[in-house]
Amino acid sequence: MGRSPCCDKIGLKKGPWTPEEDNKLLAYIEEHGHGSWRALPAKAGLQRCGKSCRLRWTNYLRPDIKRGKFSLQEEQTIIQLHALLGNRWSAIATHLPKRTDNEIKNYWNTHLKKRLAKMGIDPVTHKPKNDALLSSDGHSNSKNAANLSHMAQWESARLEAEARLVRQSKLRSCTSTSPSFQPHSAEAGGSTSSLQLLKPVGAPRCLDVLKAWAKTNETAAVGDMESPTSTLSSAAGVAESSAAFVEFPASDGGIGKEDGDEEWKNLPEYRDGIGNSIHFPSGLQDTCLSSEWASESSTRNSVEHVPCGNFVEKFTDLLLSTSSTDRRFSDDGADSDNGSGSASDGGHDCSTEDNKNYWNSILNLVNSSPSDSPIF
DNA sequence: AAGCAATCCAACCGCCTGATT
DNA sequence: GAATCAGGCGGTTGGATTGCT
Repeated sequence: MGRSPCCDKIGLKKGPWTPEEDNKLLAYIEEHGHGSWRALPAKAGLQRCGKSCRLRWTNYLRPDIKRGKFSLQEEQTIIQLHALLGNRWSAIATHLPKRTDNEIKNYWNTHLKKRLAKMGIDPVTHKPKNDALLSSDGHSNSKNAANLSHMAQWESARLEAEARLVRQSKLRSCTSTSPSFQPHSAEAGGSTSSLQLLKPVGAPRCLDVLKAWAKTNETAAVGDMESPTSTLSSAAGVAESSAAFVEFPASDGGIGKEDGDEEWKNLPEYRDGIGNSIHFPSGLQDTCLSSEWASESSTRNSVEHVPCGNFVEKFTDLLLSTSSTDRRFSDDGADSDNGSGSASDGGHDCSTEDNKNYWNSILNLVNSSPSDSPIF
């Protein structure tokens, strides 16, 4: 029955890796490839379990890892993808070249999540915590949560479908690829390898849906869009909901500087329920009043036609604005801006043009990163 | 300078899925 | 079909570091 056991955990070392161990692991993989992780420790002369070796290689020793501070662009990517994917770190890592899922996860938990919390945004739901500040309609926020939940369900289904495609693709491609040393393969997780493996047979399937979103977004009028399935209709709503997104600040070199926290200060200031000041971009303030959501309330019962509101739009808008504006906000918690960034400064309307810009950015992101990444 | 608290992050753990026997 | 393994993923932990009093 099954495979014969090849590894017991008796006497295996745990804890931090020593330079000697690192060297052994590196030398072995460079010469032989990792092959079977379970068999690797014995062959490499390491008193570690294969899992530990794999993690050490994947998260630290791999030569194509970029370490150090996250750039503003990377922060934005994480935030945007987290808004879409949730805690699917490996999927997020797919779109961040040279970053590991573990590093992204840590960075989220130690930096970005706290930053969101300070801003009054629930980092789990990406929902503003203080409803009164952001919406004049108490019902709209529950709608937001429902929409996000629906998005999450949709994305889960999408990822499952992608995984199936990966498996099929693997079966097709394994006959022509060597199973031995592949230093750049699959180290960022299943999704990474999936996208890579899909490349020979065309664009990654998972992106087709995103493209469909964008295409739909380009052609559809603002408002609900009919679609054959609930997921697609939700997806279209996501695209739509991103209308207020601005282009990546770093892309124009203007505010894409490493120390972008400084610009967090240049935001409209609000007070949360306990008196803490919160900065919001004017786009959020002005357009997050959920007129769309409110108008849709009469049709909420239809799962087949979920009118995704503009919450994600506001959220990502907020994050983009804030992440590119002031890192000092997160560093020292200071929010004393003296209103330097008034609500009229840098305000975003909800125009279709912005919508396109945002979604094209997302598409560029997911299209370019995996294929360009040396991880693959 | 010392003690304490907060923060960071490498590594571990448990669980899941697909493959293998 | 059941049992087991291998690999991967996300959550959590604990030691090291940094900051504050």
